[in-house]
Amino acid sequence: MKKLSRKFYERDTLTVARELLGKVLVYKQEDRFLKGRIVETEAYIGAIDKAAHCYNQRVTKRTEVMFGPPGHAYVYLIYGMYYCMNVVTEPEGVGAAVLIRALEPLEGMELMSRNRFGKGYEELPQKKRIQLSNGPGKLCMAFGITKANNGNDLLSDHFFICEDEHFHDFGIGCSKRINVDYAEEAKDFEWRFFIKGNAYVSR
DNA sequence: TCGGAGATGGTC
DNA sequence: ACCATCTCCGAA
Repeated sequence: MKKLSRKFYERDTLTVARELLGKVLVYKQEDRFLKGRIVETEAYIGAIDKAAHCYNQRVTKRTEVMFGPPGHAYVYLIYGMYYCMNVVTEPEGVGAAVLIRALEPLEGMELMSRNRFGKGYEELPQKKRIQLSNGPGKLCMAFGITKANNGNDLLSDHFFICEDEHFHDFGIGCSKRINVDYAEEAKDFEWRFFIKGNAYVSR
């Protein structure tokens, strides 16, 4: 399980969004590992994308991380209640990121279950197990990712994304992004990517 | 199984 | 006023 390099994130955002599929998000807290396979992503590219928080070179307190060096986490509060986690892409100075929309839980499901539902994984019916991390707000809740993680370097030793060299034989689907109807022409960009047939893809 | 409404607070 | 979401509840 090799950690993704800075160069991986520094590339074109659509390429990174596609290539993040199948990779594994790792978050070590205390002595426990939380791991989940990335099965759904969305690209946000400030230069041409009215759905992006950083559209039109809008550098604010919130969006400055998107313009920073690649391979860092951009975490923001949505609807006053939930967090969404992005990975910053492209060279420093370019505003862009990839939203992590869904994970397939691989390790640490007991803690994820506690974080999400306040009870043990063994107690969860199959339906709830699927719902641990099959959405951008859900996966942050499961992993305990909050605004405190905004700006975190994903090349650190406790929060990173790595390859899974034995997992490569899968199909990739794409579609319009979710809940960006306000974004005029950008709402029709097919910048959502997912692993075909994976049970943990949202909706 | 589906759709609508409410929760809730930072941003601009 | 808006929002890159989720859960609950009632109707079918």
